[in-house]
Amino acid sequence: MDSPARRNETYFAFIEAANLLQALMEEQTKRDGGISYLQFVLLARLAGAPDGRMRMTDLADSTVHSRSGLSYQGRLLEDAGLIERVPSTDDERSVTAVITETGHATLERVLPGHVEVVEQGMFSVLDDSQLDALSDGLTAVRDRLRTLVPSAAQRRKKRA
Amino acid sequence: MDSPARRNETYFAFIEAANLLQALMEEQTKRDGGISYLQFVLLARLAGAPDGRMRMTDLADSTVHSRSGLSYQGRLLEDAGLIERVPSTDDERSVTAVITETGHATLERVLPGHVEVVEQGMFSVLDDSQLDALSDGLTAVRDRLRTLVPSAAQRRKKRA
DNA sequence: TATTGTTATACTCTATAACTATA
DNA sequence: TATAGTTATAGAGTATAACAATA
Repeated sequence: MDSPARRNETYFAFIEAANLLQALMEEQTKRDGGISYLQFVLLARLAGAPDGRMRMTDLADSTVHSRSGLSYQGRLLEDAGLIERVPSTDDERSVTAVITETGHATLERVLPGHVEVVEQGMFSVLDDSQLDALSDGLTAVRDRLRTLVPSAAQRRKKRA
Repeated sequence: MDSPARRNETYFAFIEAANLLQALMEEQTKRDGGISYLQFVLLARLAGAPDGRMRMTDLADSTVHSRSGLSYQGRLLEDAGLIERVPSTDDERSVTAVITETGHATLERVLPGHVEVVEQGMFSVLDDSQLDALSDGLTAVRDRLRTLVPSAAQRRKKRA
């Protein structure tokens, strides 16, 4: 196959695979934990941070969200008892999000099924060399895209 | 790197790359044509179909949407003059969407920049062998995911 | 009876701007 | 002055169910 057609096909496969995976994830996190995929990601990030806590802004920058969008999600997660928002000790302007016991429990209820979906949906059809190749390619593309899309923090700066 | 860590890294790279690419696409289609990425995809599908026409249901099934969601998008596109919706001749229950001259013009205004974004964001960092490997891997994953996610038509059947 | 499509409705999510408070 | 966060508000998108019309 010549290169332009190959690129076109690869692009479409990428977009469709991403949409399908997203749909699977939404279904799974909703079913196993009653939370959206985004909320699962936020919980997972908090759980992975030291002491299960992170500043709201850092949490926003690590996803693609505006701060108002994160405030909204933060309120939902807090109302559900999955996180708490407490004033930061070092900078009183800041709010620190902390994952609760309930949050940990929910995460642990969702995680096994999540791993299973990724395994079944992505990796079960790839052998080791394909996995390596896919990993290399996706990492290179992601790094490139990072240089093209400003982070939430950069977007704020730019507007100011 | 051992395999579980490799998989985890690959999964995250995939999700992040997809999110970043989506953000770039939304920005580009909005800027060049005043339409959302989904609307661009719908227009492109219509333009690629024989006579630039397709049944609403088939259009819905080729994306991930419910029919009500497509009705909504169809109305937006029709209000913008980019498509027309006409009764189907062979089956009077059906509605056929047809891309208009304005729709073609909009598509042609968006397409070059779109190709450019894909080229710059994805392919400029891959050599030929990486492209082949990425294509193979993504195609395999997409095909696998297709078997796991029911189409819009299947979802309708299941509920009935 | 089943299928196609639309619409009413309600819900989720997002972004902008205005605001408060602290650095 | 700049930064952190919230909130009001408005807009875009989605899904379900009820509906009308045709197969």
